[in-house]
Amino acid sequence: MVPKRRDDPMINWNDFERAVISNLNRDISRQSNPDQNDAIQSPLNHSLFVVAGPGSGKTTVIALRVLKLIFVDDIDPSNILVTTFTRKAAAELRSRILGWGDQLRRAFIRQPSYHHIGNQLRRLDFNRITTGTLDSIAEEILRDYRAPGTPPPVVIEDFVSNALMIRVGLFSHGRHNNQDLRNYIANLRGTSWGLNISGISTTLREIKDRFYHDQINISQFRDNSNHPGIPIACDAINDCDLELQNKLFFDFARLEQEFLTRLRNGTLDGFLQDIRFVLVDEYQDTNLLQEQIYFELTRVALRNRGSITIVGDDDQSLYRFRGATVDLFQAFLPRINDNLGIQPTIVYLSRNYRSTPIIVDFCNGFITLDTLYQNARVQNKPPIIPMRSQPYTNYPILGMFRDDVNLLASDLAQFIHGVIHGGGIQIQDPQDNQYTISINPQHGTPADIALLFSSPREFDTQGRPRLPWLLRNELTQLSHPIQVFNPRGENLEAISDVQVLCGLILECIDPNNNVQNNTNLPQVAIDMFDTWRRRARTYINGNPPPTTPRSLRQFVNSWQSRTTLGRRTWERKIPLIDLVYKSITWLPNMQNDIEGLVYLEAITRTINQAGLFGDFGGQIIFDPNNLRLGQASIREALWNIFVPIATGAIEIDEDLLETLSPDRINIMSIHQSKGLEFPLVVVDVGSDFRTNHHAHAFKRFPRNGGKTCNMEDELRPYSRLGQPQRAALDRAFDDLIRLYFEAYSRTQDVLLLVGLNSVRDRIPNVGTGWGRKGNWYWGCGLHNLIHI
DNA sequence: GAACAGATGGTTTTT
DNA sequence: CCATCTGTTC
Repeated sequence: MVPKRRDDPMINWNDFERAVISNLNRDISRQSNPDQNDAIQSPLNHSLFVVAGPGSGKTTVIALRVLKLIFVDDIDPSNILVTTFTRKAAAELRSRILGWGDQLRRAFIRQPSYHHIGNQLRRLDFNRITTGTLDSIAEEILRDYRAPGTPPPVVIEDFVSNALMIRVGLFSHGRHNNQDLRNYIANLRGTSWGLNISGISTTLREIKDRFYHDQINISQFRDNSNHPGIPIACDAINDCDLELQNKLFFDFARLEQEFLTRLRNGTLDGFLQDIRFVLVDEYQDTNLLQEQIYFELTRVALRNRGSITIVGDDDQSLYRFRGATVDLFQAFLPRINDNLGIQPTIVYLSRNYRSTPIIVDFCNGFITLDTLYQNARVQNKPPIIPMRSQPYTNYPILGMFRDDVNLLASDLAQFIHGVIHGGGIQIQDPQDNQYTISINPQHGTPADIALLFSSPREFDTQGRPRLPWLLRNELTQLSHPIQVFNPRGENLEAISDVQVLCGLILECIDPNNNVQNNTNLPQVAIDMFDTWRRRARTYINGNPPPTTPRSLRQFVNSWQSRTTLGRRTWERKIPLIDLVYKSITWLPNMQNDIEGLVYLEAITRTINQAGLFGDFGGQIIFDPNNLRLGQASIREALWNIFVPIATGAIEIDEDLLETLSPDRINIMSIHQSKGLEFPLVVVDVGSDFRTNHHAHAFKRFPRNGGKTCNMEDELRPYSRLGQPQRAALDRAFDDLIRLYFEAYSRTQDVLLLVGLNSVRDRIPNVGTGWGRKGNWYWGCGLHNLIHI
């Protein structure tokens, strides 16, 4: 056996390429796929700037470049760091790297020419590749590399940081009543309608996040302020931040800031010495803070003789509201050259392996419709080229428009039913070509269908049902019911089991609403509490099993009177979490049903998080000599746990739900569909737009930049980024074009646009081919679609 | 085409 | 609660 020299290839590139083609079924050969081949094969110390259109296989490129570094360049997996934007994409990327890595390893072990490195191959540990979202990686690194004796960082949920802003930033200095602050916040939001304390807090936290994301010079902003509300806003934010610092709490923005600070001050060198390759997916949604983090990581990678690879598509930048600055992607080459003195190679991936030629045409057409959008794009960007290799039918683009949303829901349900169970839907185009749309009889499932909405909420703010709810309703009433999967559509507080459980707990800890009635709670929360309690009392009256050794009624009575059923006296302190776990004895769904467990997890998580910042740590006190103490502990539980649940501030962990529903139709926001693809995609382009009303113009044909752009214009002068190049209104239009482009390009085979007839005939909507100047390229009646 | 009465619908997206 | 849209009337 010949000892291997460092930097010798472990696996020959040609063998690697051949193994990928034959074992992974991905043709990355130079002649059939030159762009991907370039990006994957490029030498290890070459940095890459990959501009990748939809469906061009960017995840494939990242995964295979990582594996090429390991197999061909003999790089240790622990030297590689890969990030993407969403948790879902991160999980997918990781599993693909691990899966493919293992397949390739086995292929090479079988080859006689590599027998001599068999043990080396077997020892490869792909798990040591660092993958995740930037936030999850930051959290992990800050936990693992903290100074001795310091506690790990506590990452708080949204509702906790909101509660802290309200308490520390607003109430404690009476700022919630300050008229200057209110005016300033109302100006930013563009309306003073419905501006309550919680709304002020939400906007303040958005400003706070922007301080971090855009790396704002806060004192300059404060000193130059041209509005008396600005210093007050800055003080509220500062107080809130100090509180977070004192308690070692981190929200996402502070987590990233802390990570950057420590990358720079040398306290993470233990982690950095291993970093040699940085790969970033979805770079178009990066903000300045994240860019600085990536540049710091790259600085180290270059020192370790490695490189950076970034992948993205400016046409798919959707997160301006979260600080994403697409200019950072578009100006990546000059920016990284200024910062680190390197010149990455630019690679365009424009071959689309996902969609039919008609879909690709449609997307190309859509993204080039609006002339004023073209100078917001990466210059000289090639159009997407259809290259789908699996067999397909070239279906026309469909439209379904109806007079009202109820009819739309029922006709859409009929359509879906026909596609799944009814033997297919017949379509005819103007050339009299016949098509049948039907689910793949061998391995098709309802999960092949996705319904994309700007919001998946099932009810509007007035509680009226929206298309997602109406459709769910219609689909489950069919002769052959079809299940939908819409974890973000329904709020936790409205779910039946949650209502009963919360009601039981309220009845136990606070019988006869004693504390509730003597506490100044928001009316919406009180109404919800009363609903829950009613549900719980009905449930108790039903005398659910088990009835031995004690019934639910006996259990609740014992809590209400704070007397034990045995001889012992009532405990002085009982963690609320114990009460929850005892209560679910009578709620079988919360023990066995996976969905029930997900809801239970959301409730216990809320209790745990609330315990972080209250005085009673999530415990209910009973002190016969000091009844006020007990009342205070109940009041705290009402405020910190049940108000957030009742007002919809708690999110369920949908990752947990995902695994259980492979056979349901997906209802999701366009944002959630990022990076995914489906054979049949239904995009809602206007089930909410009956009139040309100003209140929802921002969702279809904006009249001003809106809150996000106001905030950008307000703060960017105090950032190194400077004032945005494009006007606020143009940015709002750009973003809508990107949103619908993203939605349409998820499609593999069939795309159906749905909405109200008003949208087909007159309501301006970027999604239905209106230019920002008011010209309607697609034209009244949307005759570019086949209407069904 | 002005003037008015009555209707309309409320910012969405998430690590 | 109220700015803006829509339809009706002169």
